[in-house]
Amino acid sequence: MGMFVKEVANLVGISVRTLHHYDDIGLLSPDQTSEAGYRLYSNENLEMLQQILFFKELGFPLKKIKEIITDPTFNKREALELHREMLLDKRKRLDTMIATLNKTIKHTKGEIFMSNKEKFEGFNFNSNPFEEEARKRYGDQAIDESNKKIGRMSPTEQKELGESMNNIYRKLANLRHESPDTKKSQAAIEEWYHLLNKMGSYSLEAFKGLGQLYVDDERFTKNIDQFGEGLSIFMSKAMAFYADSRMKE
Amino acid sequence: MGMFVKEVANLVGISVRTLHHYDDIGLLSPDQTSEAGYRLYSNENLEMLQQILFFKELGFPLKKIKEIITDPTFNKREALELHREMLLDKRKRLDTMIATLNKTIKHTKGEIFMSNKEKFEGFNFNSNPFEEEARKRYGDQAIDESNKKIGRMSPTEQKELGESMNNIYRKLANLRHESPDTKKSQAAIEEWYHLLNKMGSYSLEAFKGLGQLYVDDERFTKNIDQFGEGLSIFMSKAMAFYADSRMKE
DNA sequence: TATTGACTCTTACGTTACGTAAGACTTTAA
DNA sequence: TTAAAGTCTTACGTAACGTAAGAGTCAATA
Repeated sequence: MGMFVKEVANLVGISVRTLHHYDDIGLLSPDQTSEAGYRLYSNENLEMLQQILFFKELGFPLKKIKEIITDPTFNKREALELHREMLLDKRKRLDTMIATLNKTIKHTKGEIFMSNKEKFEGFNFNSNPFEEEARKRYGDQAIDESNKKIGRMSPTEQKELGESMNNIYRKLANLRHESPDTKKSQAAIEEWYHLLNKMGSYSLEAFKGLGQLYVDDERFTKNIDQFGEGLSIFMSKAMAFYADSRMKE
Repeated sequence: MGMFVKEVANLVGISVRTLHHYDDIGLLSPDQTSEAGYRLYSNENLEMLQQILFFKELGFPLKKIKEIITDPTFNKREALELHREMLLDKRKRLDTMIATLNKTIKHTKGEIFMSNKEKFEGFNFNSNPFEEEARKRYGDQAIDESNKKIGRMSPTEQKELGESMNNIYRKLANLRHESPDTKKSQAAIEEWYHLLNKMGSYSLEAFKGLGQLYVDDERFTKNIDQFGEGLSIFMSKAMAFYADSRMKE
């Protein structure tokens, strides 16, 4: 009982060397070995391998995978549910890419116009595929995620949008002594949300995290409070309220 | 006019280093450089970059990408069409993986049984993602594709199916003096087709290619003709007829 | 029973596609 | 004019294997 390396390799479509490698780094070592020292993979080994391959498909580095699956709190079922979410996300990105491709084909035919930004929709998934969803459950906090997004805006984009941003900042500054959950405040913060989504895609969660950053990270605090003292705190609250109320829908 | 490295990097979601690298290996060198030697990317450069990223998404190594796009016969539009096909294929695989995942979740709950083979459906895309579709247009012929599939059957699988295979071989050997397109012959060859699809997925095209191999490659010819002289030729014809008639449907 | 062919093992260097860091120059905003 | 941010080249580091060599195992065959 137990399968030899090549059988496993054939079954799952990977190389023998890969299995050796996984053994070498302690990611997946077979339960048993034969008399002659041949690796014998059990059914449990195979199921673990399946999990590993799911993680890999989603872009996790092997080191991280090892950390995750050897963590005593690792829950197999939970991981599978996460895999599903992430795979669905990946499919969305793929669909976006296909849409981009179709547009591009039309574009080469001269039928439509395409902005440079549009040409790369679907690729531009926020940096690492895994870093995105993974933080939610494994490691770190989701906060510096939004931090990064800000850092990735290009100078030209920043210029293009700088004006609009200033306008909204001023509008919010004028409201900052009201409560953050009035209709006016929420309408203004919604503008802010839409503006941000023009340059990167912000989930409501990320939006809320960003708001948190406004009070946690003084680089933001300083910047924002130039438009009026206490604006950062006000925005942070308004953003949280906006995100929470919309997430209930 | 022209974008700096970081602008491009931000736009498409890759690193500056990556762009440097592509320049180093001659995959994508900017049209212009500034006085100070800064790289300046034109719109055409961006479009080429888009193509490169499509190829990359599909698993092509950079070296191969370079070959392809510097080939004088390279046709941009044709490439885009190919990209679309391949992306659709990729989505299919992803869907298969998601289905596998759903099954696995049920399996962990004990609701259903799952064979080892089922556990890896979607991963087991036939070896290289790119080698598959790519051969159709770029390089080589599709023939040795089926060759590989045969080579990848594991010993145990071969044993399991060896008996059934022999039965079909014998059945076909008895028919080999009839015409390959009679109902009997076609029914037998259909059994053969279904049997093969138990162990790997054969498109009708690949099936036909395999049949061709039976007469082209003497390793096959010898083996098959053990069951009766001329069987390989007979099977080859029958397989071609079967594939052609079913492809018209 | 000897041999052959297909697997297996370990060891180890090679490769791809960048990451990361260092040191120096440029450009822009303050 | 000085700081901050961006850019350059050079170069070593890294992840995830690929590939090759030399040697032992195992089953089937001559």
